[in-house]
Order: sequence, then structure tokens, then C-alpha cells
Amino acid sequence: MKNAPDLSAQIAKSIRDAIVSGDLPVDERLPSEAELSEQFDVSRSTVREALKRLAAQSLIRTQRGATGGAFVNRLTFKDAYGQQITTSALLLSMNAVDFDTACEARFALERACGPLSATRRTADHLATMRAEITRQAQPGLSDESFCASDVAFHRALVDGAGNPVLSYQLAGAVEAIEPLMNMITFTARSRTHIVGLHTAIADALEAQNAGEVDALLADLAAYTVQLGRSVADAKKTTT
Amino acid sequence: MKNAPDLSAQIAKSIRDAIVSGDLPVDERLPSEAELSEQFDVSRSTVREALKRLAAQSLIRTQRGATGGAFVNRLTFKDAYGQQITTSALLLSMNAVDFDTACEARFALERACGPLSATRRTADHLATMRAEITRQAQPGLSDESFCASDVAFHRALVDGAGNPVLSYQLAGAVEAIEPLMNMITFTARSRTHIVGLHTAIADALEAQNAGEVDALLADLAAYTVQLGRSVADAKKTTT
DNA sequence: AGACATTTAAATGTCTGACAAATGAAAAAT
DNA sequence: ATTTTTCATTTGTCAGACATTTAAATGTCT
Repeated sequence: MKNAPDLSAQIAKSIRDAIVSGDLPVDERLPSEAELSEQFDVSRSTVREALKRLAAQSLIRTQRGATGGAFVNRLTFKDAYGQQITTSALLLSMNAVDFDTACEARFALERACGPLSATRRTADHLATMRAEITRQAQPGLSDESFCASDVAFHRALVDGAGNPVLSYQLAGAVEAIEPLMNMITFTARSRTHIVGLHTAIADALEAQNAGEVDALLADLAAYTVQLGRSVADAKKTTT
Repeated sequence: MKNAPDLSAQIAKSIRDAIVSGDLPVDERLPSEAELSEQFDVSRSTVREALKRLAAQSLIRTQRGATGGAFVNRLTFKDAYGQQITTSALLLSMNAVDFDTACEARFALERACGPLSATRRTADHLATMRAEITRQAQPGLSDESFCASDVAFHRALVDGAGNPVLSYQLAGAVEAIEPLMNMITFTARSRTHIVGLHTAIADALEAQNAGEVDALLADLAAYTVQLGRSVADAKKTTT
């Protein structure tokens, strides 16, 4: 049972450990590829493959030219969002996570933000939510656009908590579920119901009524699960 | 202002899109490196760098030999945990997220799991929590070990919710904060207090008393924030 | 025919050497 | 002093070679 990972994987791990441990601080320049290939006693191609692995994780950035090279990259929340969303979406699709489970996770996490958002949401957050509600009420809106607007509404709610760590953690849950939501056909009646709940949520947030926000989110969660169930049932009867 | 990403990055994106869209299903074999280099009209090295990028994201795995090649990898929750934890830890350390913010996020998310865990926790989860509580009460335990046990306790609580998506989302929040917690010196008195709360939480979970679990988690959150504050204050006076 | 050993083909892993392109700094020209 | 040119450094890309691994195909013996 040999477990000998590729040289490029070993080298990537070595450098990654140095970054994670703080040994290589942000914006520090790594040795050039030629120097690294000497240090690790491998060819330049192998070093390059290792560096590409790190670049794929946004751990380094590279720049050409005389003063160029590979630099330790400051991982931004924006970068992390992107990876988080891709990973979550793949997890859900590849592991056949059912709608109920994904929905439960999403609303559980979102309800964690509700009380904080009721306290700290700014006028800007409220404005975004009202704007999305207006869009959602427009007739002739495609299901995809309705879903996208739904995501934007909930992101504003989460961002209202004013905690970037929470926003980051939730980005995956809220956005990754969009493909699953897209399988739902939103009838005019269900849209009206959802818009009503959204409006009530925005009102409660504006009134800083945390308890009301929580109760409304619970209602929305239950209604969404119910919608998902009806779609699953419809599919089952036709199949 | 030219924005021309590397060829290897373009090719990686092309293949990644095919995977995310489901065009390339799990366990599908990609064309060999030679074939890919023909298809994309680049050298084999460039293709290899693209493949290493995808491998770094656990999107593909490679195998040598006659029937080998690159295969679309099923992204497991375990793989995703690892990436999530690394990313979260780096986000916190590189962006100087303060203890209060990280702590708030962590407990907000954890409280989202509390009610679910009260309903669904198994005997196994309870046993794990009791075992960790016992460890935490041992005198002479290092602060690092106490922290590690604390993380294990909370993971069991979260896993008790029986929702893998929730467990995945929270892994980052709970584990990434460990380095920050490690800066705290746990006095005998504070350990006693925490062990007491943990015991009460385990009792409430066993009794399936969701409200009690939530209240206790709120207490624990407040106490932890207070501990962090005292450390920050101590540092401020000495500096 | 079946079991075992050998060969072979295909694929990734690694190395070498070369050239292209970008880029900032030093040198030269104005 | 300013602008232009040159130049050295570094990453990006390519081509070709060889090493290593692996399973299937082939051969050999019982």
C-alpha cells in the first residue's frame, strides 16, 4: 500500500503549509520558479504544476516580468464566496442531496441571521430588498429571473447582519440551492404568497422586530418545502 | 487594460464548466493529455497545468497506467470539509477578523442547529459529547487540548442535526475559529463554567428540550465573547 | 484448459532545453 | 531633467524525450 503523491502535490503542500502557518506572509514573494526547482531538486515543470495548484486555490497570484513572480495572495471574502458557491453547488448535485435537506439547511442558517439583521440592517439593505420585491411582483417574469431575485433578496437579508463571516458562510447555502429552486414552477398564486411574505419580512426588519422576522422566515421555510414537495409528487405521478 | 488569463487557466475553466454543468458526469474519463492538447491546440505541459488546477479543487483525480487518465471526481463531503476549513482559517487570519465577529458567526450558526439536534441527535452523538465533557474536566489538560475537545463537542452537536449540508457549512465556522480560541488562556474557573454549560446542553439535548438548548447556547456564546474580551483587554493594558 | 510468467501498449509523471512575452530598472540619448 | 532605448529577469508556452505505472494481451508450462 504505497501512498506516494506526485512531486508537484508534495511541493504544493509544502508551500501551502508555509502559507497557512503564516510562515509566508501576505504579499511575500516566493522564490522564482528556477530557484524553487533548485531548492526542491525537481524540474521547473514540476514546480510550475505545484504553483498552478496553489493558484487554483487563490493562495498565490503570479506576475510576469522582471520584478514579477509568485506572491502570497490575500484571500478576499469575494474569492472565498466564489469557491464556496462552486463547491456547494457541486456537493448538492453530485451527492443527490434532496430538496428538503438543502432547504432545511438554508433556512436554518438564514434564521440564524434574522435577529442580527433586524438589529443592524441599514437603509441600503432595506432598499435592496424592496427593489427585489418589486421585481418579483412583475407579471411575465421568468422562473429563472424570479429565483435570481429571490437569491438577491435573501442575500440582502443576510448581509444586513453586518457580519462578513456569516455572509460568507451563507453564500454557499443560499446560492447553491438556486439550481434546485429552478426546478420549481412558480405559479402566480405561489408568487403572490412569497412576495407577501417577503414584504412582511422587510417590514419586520424595518421595525427591528426580531421575533416577527424569525416567525416569518419559519413560515417561508415551511411554504418553500411544501412547494418542493408538490413538485416532487408531480414528478412521481407522471413517471 | 488587457485581461487575458493564462491558457492553462482558460482550459481549466472550460473543463470545470463542463463538470459543473453536468456535461461531464461523475467518473467520466477525460480525454488523455495528448488528445486534450490536440483538441485545445496547446502543448501537453499547458494541458497538464490546467489539469493540476482542477485536481487542486478535487474536481478530477488521475490514475497512471494503461487504463488510467483523468476522471471526474465525486466531490465528497469529506473533501469539501477540508477545503472549507482551510479557506475559512485563512480568511480569518488574513483579514484580521476580530474574535467577536468570528464568535458571533459561529454561535449564530450553531444555534441554528440546536433545535434540529434536539430532535434528531442519536445516542452516539450524546455519547461523544459526554466523552468530550469528561476529557474537558480532567485537570492538567493543556489549553490546546481543551480547545480541540471543545471543537469535537460542538461538532457532535452539529452532526446531531442529521443534515450533512449543515454539518459541512458549519465545519468551517467551528474549526476555523480554533486558532483564535487557542489564544485564550482557560483558567480552572472558566473551564468549570464551560464544562457546566456543556453538561447542561447535553442534558437538554437528551431531554429533547429545544428551547433549553437554545438558551444555553446563548449563555455559552455570551460567556465566550466575554472571555475573548478579557484577553483582548489584558493585551491592551500590557501593550 | 487453466495457471502462471512475460511482453507490450497506453497513459501519466518527470526532465531538459528552448523561445516568446511581459515588465521594471538601468543606461543612453535628447 | 526628461524621454527613449536597452537589457536582464521572470513567467508563459512549446517540443521532445525518457521513466514509471498499469492492465491487457501474449506466451509458456503443467
